[in-house]
Amino acid sequence: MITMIRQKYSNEIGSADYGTEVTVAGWIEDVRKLGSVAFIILRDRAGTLQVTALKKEMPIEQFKEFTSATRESVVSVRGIVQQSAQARNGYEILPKEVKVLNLAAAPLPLGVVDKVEADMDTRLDNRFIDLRKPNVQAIFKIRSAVIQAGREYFAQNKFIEVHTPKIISASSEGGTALFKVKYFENDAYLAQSPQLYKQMMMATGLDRVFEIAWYFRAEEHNTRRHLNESTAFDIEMAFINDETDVMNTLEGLVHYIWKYVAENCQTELKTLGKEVKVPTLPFARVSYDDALKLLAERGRNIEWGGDIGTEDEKLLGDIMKENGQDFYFITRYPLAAKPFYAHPEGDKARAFDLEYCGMELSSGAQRVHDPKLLEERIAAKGLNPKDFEAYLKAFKYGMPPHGGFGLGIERILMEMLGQDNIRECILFPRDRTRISP
RNA sequence: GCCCUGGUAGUGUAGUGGCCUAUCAUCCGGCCCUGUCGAGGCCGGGACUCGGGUUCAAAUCCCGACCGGGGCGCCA
Repeated sequence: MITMIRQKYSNEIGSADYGTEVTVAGWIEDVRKLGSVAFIILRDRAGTLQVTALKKEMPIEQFKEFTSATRESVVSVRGIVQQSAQARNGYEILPKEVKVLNLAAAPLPLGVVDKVEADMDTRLDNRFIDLRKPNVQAIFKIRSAVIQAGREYFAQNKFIEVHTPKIISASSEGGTALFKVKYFENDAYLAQSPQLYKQMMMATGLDRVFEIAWYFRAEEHNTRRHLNESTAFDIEMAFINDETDVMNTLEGLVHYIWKYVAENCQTELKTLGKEVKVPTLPFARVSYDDALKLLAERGRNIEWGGDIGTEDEKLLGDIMKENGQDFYFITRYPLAAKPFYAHPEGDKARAFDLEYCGMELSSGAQRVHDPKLLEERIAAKGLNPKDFEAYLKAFKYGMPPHGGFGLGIERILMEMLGQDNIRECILFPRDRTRISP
């Protein structure tokens, strides 16, 4: 029985295979017919290869079926690998048997190798075809590597991977708008973050946890850097002195990820035409107060306590870049600007954001671990401590000092790979108007 | 939530009152071709988002709907 299942990807065939028989499979990217010879470009996830079909060397019916198959049809080819100076890979396949496994309809709603660009909307409507493009695939191969790197880093640093509920009962932390869902006879919400749960984990003795978390946020933003469904490395760690322990963990993670991608994703980076510069540690630390001073020097005066808006955030990014700092922390924000769980330090919070060239990648803090203070902070934010009973309970029977952060995965990819739209970095983006596919 | 902006073949575009029987490319179909690789040659195909209105005349101007793109706020 001769297999028609792929034995090798296009990049796994080399000089050792010359003269031998191999079965390859994939999508027909292009057919170049020259009468009694035809060159079929077959694409698999590793790249492309050329099948050279000679009319006189094949049953005529098979030759016809093969060379008239529509672009993007799925075929498998059993044939002899032959060295060829003319073929791009240095070899070509001379088919002995060809199976058209699935004929693609024509015309395609989106060309894979067409010489015209397609709008993002068209691409997303046909994402499964869009993802056949090597440069689009490269982003998701790198995404996989980023997550792999994160898991390795967390394992090395004694973090335990957890999964917290995504259906929650009530407004968790305030701030962002939540998606409401029906939960039998009650209303429930999709979690905006694992915040309260990962903190509760600190009372379990598991000490250090991380989650590859989903964030669901019902904000009606319409920008190139926001999604209504996004992912993040979300961590919490106990027995810390203050937020600098968390920052050290975060910059270590970022460094590890950048290094991992630089070392393991050369092929994909080349496909994208991008280079990843591994940052040096430690990252710069700029206090909120100093950030305001830096901005004031450039004529941007922000009242103390005020937000650093998008424009100013970018300007600060430029200033830091001039000093050779792509990555930097903004630390010690005004307390009022941070959520109730951020640990106070006078009128400031032991909280930080990690920025990359003016784009927020992460925010974190030391958390309040004293139940009395926590109740005060909840009340001070205009929230009702009664709504947080299950959460507060976890603080009353032995809660160590702790802190953590959330680091957006799409934001990482967007910045690392210089993508101008965050939708490039998630398979099926959810935004203000898109919920399908 | 506020603001700006767009909708022309499968895809991407040109066209901003009459010269539009709508441009170009790509794409699709047919035929020719034994070394293509942005293949080439010949022939053919396909579109003005929808509904009102203004006008002698609307792809073009106005109103509405629907569907997009983006900025701000907020954040990851």
